[in-house]
Amino acid sequence: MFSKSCEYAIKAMIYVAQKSKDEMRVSIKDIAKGTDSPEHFIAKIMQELGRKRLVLSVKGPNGGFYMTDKELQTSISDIVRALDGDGIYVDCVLGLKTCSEKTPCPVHHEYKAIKAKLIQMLEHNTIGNFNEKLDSGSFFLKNI
Amino acid sequence: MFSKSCEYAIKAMIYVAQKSKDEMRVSIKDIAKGTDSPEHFIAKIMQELGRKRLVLSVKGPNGGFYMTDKELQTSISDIVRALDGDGIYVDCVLGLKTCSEKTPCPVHHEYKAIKAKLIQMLEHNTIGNFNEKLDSGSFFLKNI
DNA sequence: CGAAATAAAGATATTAAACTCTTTTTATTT
DNA sequence: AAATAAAAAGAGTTTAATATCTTTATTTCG
Repeated sequence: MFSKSCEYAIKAMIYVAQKSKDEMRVSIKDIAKGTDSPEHFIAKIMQELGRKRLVLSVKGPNGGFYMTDKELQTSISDIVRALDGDGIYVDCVLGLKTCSEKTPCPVHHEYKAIKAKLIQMLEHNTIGNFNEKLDSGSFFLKNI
Repeated sequence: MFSKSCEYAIKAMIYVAQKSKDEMRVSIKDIAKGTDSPEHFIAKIMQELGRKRLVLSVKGPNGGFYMTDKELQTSISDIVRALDGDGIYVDCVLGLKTCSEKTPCPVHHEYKAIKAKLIQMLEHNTIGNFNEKLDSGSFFLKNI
């Protein structure tokens, strides 16, 4: 469904949200270990997320990545769009270039309903929500 | 969602179904042109579909690919499994290795319902159905 | 200010997917 | 039987995604 970069990004965003409470910052090394991602690769991804303001960062000693309430409102959908573009939002599920409402592919209408639910899910689940869910203990990210 | 190979395969299967009526066979060249796919690449894919008996073929002059009623019952799901494996059926949508019913990721339960509908869609849509739908004129594959 | 810690940026390497080319096998037709 | 048409098989190339390495810029702290 999503690219590896995007999956890493989602995990990293959740991780930073969990760890950056109380103004703490999280280093690349920490993120890489905590999410079991390749360090230099996740560094690139965090850079991109930073550029797009989905996460904040400061350089230098005691620096790292962190979030404020604003960044905690980032949805999974925002992360997906930032890393993978809007393919899953606009492309035909069978890959037909000409598929549209007017010239639908054979599964267009049926998939439309499913896609709508998928998008809804990606949009209303925010990093902040996850924080709460994870704190409650009914959801897990262990050995991410 | 699906690999390029898989998308080509779905298109090709639909194309063969449409063209192989009345015991006619369809050549690789014909499939490639008809589905706007790279000829040598689709050849490989058809080979694989043939090996897995999702389509039939005969070599030699006047040979090509074709389907009987049995192959027309192939579902999109069958094609996806044949080409892309069962990733979309079993993998966590966020890519978490440890996500399961007992240790769900934060969107596990929510995605479960969506995934079920997706799988249902892929399973009940068969190549044969498409044939009928396309004949009826309410669905399209033009400029595939 | 100088040293150290950290992210940012840039460049390179590896791998897997996508795609192409060549040869072989099989069947058909004449 | 020979010629031909087609798929099957094998080998190779290209491209994009993934991953790593190196250098630079920024910030903090002694």
